[in-house]
Amino acid sequence: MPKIVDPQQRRRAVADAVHAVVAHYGLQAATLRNVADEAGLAIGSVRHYFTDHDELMIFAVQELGRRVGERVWTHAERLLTGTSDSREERRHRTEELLAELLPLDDVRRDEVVLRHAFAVAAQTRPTLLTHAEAIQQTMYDLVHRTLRGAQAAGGLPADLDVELESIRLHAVLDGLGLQAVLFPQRFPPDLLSKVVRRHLDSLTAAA
Amino acid sequence: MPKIVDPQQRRRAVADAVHAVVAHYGLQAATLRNVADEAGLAIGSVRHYFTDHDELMIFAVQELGRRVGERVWTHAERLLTGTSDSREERRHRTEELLAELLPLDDVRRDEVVLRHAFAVAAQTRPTLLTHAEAIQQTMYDLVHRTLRGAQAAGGLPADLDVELESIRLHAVLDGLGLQAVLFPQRFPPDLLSKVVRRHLDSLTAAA
DNA sequence: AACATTGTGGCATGACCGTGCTATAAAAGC
DNA sequence: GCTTTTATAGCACGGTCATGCCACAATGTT
Repeated sequence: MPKIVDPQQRRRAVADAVHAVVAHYGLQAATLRNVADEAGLAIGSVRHYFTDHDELMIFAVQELGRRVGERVWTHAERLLTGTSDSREERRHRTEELLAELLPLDDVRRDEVVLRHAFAVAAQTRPTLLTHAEAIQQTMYDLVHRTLRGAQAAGGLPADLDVELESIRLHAVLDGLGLQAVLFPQRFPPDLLSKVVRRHLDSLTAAA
Repeated sequence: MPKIVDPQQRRRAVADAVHAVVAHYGLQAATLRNVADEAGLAIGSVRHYFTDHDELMIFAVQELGRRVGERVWTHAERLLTGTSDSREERRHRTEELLAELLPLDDVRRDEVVLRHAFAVAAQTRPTLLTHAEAIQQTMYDLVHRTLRGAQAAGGLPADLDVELESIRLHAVLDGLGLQAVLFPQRFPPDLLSKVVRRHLDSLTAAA
């Protein structure tokens, strides 16, 4: 039954399958056969929407970036536009926003796993590098805008080097995520939140 | 010409080849053929020292951990045993010690790449998990002992939660390393050092 | 000198991979 | 109704992989 299919939707469904396979079995398992099985399609069907395996991988990375960005920016807008909130309210929303980048539930855990899998792969695969870079840029931008907004709202010292602090906070979130997906039992969600709160505290205190 | 070979040395030489291949071309390129070529041996020779591919990979991870640990602990002893140094001297040595975990030159860059490559692989390969965990533990221990020592020497506030701060600093170093190997041009060595100095400053200041 | 051990090299096999190519069927356009 | 397009499905090929198995050479042992 062809022709009742939205090609874009199909491509995204296949990207879903790629994400599932990579998150569960690793990037090396993201073969056309495994992806097709995961998507409930035949190899030929998958190949109808992607010219070759490389394009499939690139699209999967782009799609990952799109989803992370989408979810994160909707959260971000709520924080960055609301200007008449109390300090406690802002602080709480800031924590929630940054928590979007941590593996605090299954959805975010898979995203962290995928981010790191693609980031490592991009180191030796030029075709992926640009798109992996875009995801990191999205993360940095989120952190940067968050800190910039907090500074503008008076929640952070005026002489704080926001660019440097954004790099540092981004590193904390990324490094924490990597540890947490490797050793979930040693880094439970509340510990991750605690580390982030501690970091934010140190920012508000120091100059 | 057999029998004039030290098996342990040979195994380490092969592990060297694995490291070189993984650092340059990624983990998926660490096939017996590529590794044998890199080591200047025939496949059969490599197989004489490793029963199968899995054992080769496990040994390569162990060897990576051994080397990182070795280099790092020799640095660490110099810092942790010297007790009669000035505060500036201690601070400088602390920065140097933590810098061992950052990709500040080619040797350390390769180590960071390898750490992340194996860490990501371990997420979906149970046989590697234990050994990847050991490397992370080594890193954490180093950071922990460093902070503990600094606290004992009066360089850090006495009420500082050293365990929590070790996790946070470890995350900074790990996340920073990942960014730096992905985008070397955007994270030059002096920027990495600057971030670490900033982090240490914030530790000495805040309670 | 005879034998066992260790190191080196390679052949053959079965599995899996991406991909070129073809076949068939359902929908769309005429 | 006929052709064209789109979707699905699969076969077959060449390539690469780890690995089982064997051949052979150099050393050590007796």
